[in-house]
Amino acid sequence: MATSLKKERMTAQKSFIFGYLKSVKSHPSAEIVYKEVKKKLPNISQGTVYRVLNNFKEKGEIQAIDTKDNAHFDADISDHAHFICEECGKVFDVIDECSKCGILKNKKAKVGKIKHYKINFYGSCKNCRK
Amino acid sequence: MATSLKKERMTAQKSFIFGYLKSVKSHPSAEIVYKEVKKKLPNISQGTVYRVLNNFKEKGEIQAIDTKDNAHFDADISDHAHFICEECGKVFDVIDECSKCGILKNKKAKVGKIKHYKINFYGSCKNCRK
DNA sequence: CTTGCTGCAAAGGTTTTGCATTGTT
DNA sequence: AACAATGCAAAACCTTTGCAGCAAG
Repeated sequence: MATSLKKERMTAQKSFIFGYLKSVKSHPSAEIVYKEVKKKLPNISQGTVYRVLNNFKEKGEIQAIDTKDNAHFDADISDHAHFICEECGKVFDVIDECSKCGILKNKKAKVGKIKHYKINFYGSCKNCRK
Repeated sequence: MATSLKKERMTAQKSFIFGYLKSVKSHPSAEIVYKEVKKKLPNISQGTVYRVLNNFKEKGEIQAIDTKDNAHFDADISDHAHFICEECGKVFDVIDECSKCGILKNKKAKVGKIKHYKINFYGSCKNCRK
């Protein structure tokens, strides 16, 4: 197993992206992250935003919520579930009461090794139902 | 509310697509559905496959599992969860023990009206871990 | 005959990537 | 000085869509 041995470097791009994600609870898409971080770092590129988000995700420091349209990112990796509005695509936090009962955390699967799980609820958000 | 009043028509495309999905437990992507159905209906187009899959999904007769890479489709809409291999992208069925406890089914959200929910487990499938 | 559905092909949107350059360590 | 990370732009990918012709009811 050739685990990557390369040393990571700290850059302004990484720290602004992570800082922005930590500061919001809106589960922004990569495009939103790009637009927001660009306000502070006008030269940042979309490619960098995608690369950095994927790296943080691989390290488990942020999580992605995959929707029909695109991926949304969340720097909160504590136990909680998400509500995805099928009309506007927005993502909201909801309490994951199911983690309390421990069933999901201790789940074993015959098909492979479970690393983590996600619970998504779908419907129409308050704003979309007028 | 202008609910659609148009009469749906039955076509070979729809019935082959639905029949194929019902016959497999492999959670194929739209591309796979296209390739498989094309064996029986050589003139079918990708656009039709995507349209038909989306229509079945909207009617709730099939469900989509959204992954990082693409959507996978499942004609089994009974209570069960999925395991998504983060290496090869394949989707497998797993038992959703959590539905038994009723917590998720009766979940209410302040952020909107819940219509349904999905539980996804992530990790490496047996085949990818050699 | 009406009009929903399809095939085709083009377009749309998101995400990835190659490469020269920049900037951390 | 090494080489990881970035910016830029093109490309890759998945999915949607406009439109003319086809076909189910």
